[in-house]
Amino acid sequence: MAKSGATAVAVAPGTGECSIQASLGVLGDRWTMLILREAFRGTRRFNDFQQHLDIAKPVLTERLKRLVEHGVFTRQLYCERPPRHEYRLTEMGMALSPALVALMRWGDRYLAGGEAPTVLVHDACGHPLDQQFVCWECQQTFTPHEIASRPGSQTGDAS
Amino acid sequence: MAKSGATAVAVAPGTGECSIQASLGVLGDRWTMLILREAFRGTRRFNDFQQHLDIAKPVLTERLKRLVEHGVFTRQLYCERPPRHEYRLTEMGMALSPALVALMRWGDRYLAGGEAPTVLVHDACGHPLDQQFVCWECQQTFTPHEIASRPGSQTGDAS
DNA sequence: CGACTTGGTTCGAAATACGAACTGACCTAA
DNA sequence: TTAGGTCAGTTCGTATTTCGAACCAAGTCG
Repeated sequence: MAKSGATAVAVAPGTGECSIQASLGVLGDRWTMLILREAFRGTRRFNDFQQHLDIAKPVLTERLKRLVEHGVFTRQLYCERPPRHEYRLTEMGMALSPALVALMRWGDRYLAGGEAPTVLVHDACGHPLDQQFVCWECQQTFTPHEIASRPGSQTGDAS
Repeated sequence: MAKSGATAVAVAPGTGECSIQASLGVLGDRWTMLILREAFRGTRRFNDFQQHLDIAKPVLTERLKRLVEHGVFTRQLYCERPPRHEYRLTEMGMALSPALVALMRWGDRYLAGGEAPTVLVHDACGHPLDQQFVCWECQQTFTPHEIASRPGSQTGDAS
């Protein structure tokens, strides 16, 4: 299929598990990604998550616990006298930013009619950023259409 | 917050809707992203989706319909005599590839222990690709830590 | 002491997702 | 021509999630 209609992007067919599936096992319910977005926005405390998201408390409790177990958040005591905890993104959690950014940009473009409610900028210069695929060998960026996939054990040149 | 602990990534706080939320309104249930992944893999037919994903048919029916309504897929007749339809990604659907790729890479790194079940490569040269934030002004790539956000109507330099 | 805040847990009710079985249009082979 | 098979669903009853409201407990403030 290659560079023509190349839709090959994701996963080894029946060979085995897929990392997208694995990721969605952790993040794939109605609330988790929104909790993550809140966290990227700076929210750390239970109550703030609960109020900003308008999420039911039992659901929030369970999601946070699960994310802590998976290593996306840490639950840290930040105040001893009245014991207070806060949920902070770990490096693993921070590493989700490309995914969140991609979703946000897609929403901007296709669901908000190009009107971005929030613009992400390169902190150093203040100019809007872009998200690209880059090939370090070729020293260039390229589009989704120029992606091929190479599964560990078969061609994956599906269809 | 700037380039230090910069977690500012996502959205205008209480100002209004958020594109991540909007995106998740379309993609945010347990199956939709997996359907998308299948589509990127080349799957187009109802039965193939159903069998590859092992998804309940009523759920698949509903998801596909919803995705067609939102413009992510088109439902095209590809065979007249036995009337057969296929679901193809639109440009809007194809534009989700950065999000899927980001999820996949995150899963590779943190859930599969660095063992990527599928490797994405630059089709032109066959070398593994990377996904980066790029600033066209500075002509350089940078990390999530160097992102700031600029909401339409307030600073958004949260936390 | 009593009200208030934070960070939860418990509970039953409601919404949603689910799988199994069915439908119906069409093809194919005997 | 009739039995069997495929494809693309729909119907239906059950299982799981999710929800909201109330409760709990530790600590703090007045």
